Amino acid sequence: MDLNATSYVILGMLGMRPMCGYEIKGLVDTSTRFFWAASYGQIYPELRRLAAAGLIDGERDAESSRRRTEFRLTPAGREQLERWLAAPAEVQEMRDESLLKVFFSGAGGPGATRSALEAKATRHRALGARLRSIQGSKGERELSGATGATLRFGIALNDFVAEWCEREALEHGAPVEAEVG
Amino acid sequence: MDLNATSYVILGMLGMRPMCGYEIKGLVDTSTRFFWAASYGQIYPELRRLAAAGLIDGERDAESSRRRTEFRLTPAGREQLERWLAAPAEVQEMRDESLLKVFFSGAGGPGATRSALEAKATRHRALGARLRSIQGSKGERELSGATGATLRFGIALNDFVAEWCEREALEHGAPVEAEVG
DNA sequence: GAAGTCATGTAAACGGTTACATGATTTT
DNA sequence: AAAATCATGTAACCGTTTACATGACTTC
Repeated sequence: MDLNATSYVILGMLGMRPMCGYEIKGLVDTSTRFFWAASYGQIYPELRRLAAAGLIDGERDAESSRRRTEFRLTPAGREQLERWLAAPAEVQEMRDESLLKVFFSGAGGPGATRSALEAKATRHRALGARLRSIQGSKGERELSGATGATLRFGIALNDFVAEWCEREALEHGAPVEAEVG
Repeated sequence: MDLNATSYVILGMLGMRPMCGYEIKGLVDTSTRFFWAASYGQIYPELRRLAAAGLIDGERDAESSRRRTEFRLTPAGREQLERWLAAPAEVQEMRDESLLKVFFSGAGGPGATRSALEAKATRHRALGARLRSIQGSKGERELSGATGATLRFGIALNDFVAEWCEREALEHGAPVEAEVG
């Protein structure tokens, strides 16, 4: 069975603690989702595949009043996860429409480049704020170690990009009124 | 006809100057490809769609000794491009496997987090070098204006990420020998 | 004349999102 | 009683990549 990076998101989450699919989705949405998203349409089928391959093991949670299947890593699954961690990363992709607009802004009217840079700065300010709010909602334990470092990275990165765009915007003429106000 | 961001990559490139599909691909590969890639499998069919919609106009290049179709923006196409530029960006996605490994590195042995951070730093150093070499290969005209700013942005961003990872790595214990090399 | 580049194109596969469906439980 | 949340799942669709096919022209 061949695993892709999304499979490892699931293995990685289950490496932290046993969880059901719904919990995985929730955790992804407040953590990896900013650099590796995952939808239900991927998670549930993938949980089955991983279970069929013996990398995870799911059982009906008797504790819960709800019908839920809690999955946990098998030793084989943990081994796979560790091997993936040690191997070099392959995928590195971006789809950044706001940067695309900066790139092509020469085709716009005067001030288009500046407007595009300011718009991009605004986006990253907002994303930074969102990450800070996530940071505020997490406990001390979650903010320590590697996962906490990743969150701090996201915040630092968005701050950097916002500042870069703001600085650069200053060197690209006055914005057109309609695009500013 | 509904256009997606990739359609605008093509419109945007043709907004700079008339080109054939092969040239668009070449330009993409040394510019937007780092934040918006495009393959032949998209470009050629999309050129037909855009031509059918009257946004671009292609004609057999008689100048060239080769069989090539040079496309140019129509007034309608330029208008579409300008409207897209003025509208807020929508897509902002990332698939960063190296950061995923940092995030899950707690599941690895001691030093795994540091190794993951160092590996990520190395990647971004390499990417920065590649962008600098692209910068060196471009003419002065291409490096001025918005497209040049985008390239400088890429370089600054990769430098920032590499430095952040290197700094952070120092705070995550000694790396395991086998993982360092 | 071989290798490399220019140039156009397509089919199959893949990864992923969206939207929908269902229903139980919990909170207001 | 209504609304929100928990929980699982699937089918259709979409954008994109990969791999392949073809052939002319150019450079070594």
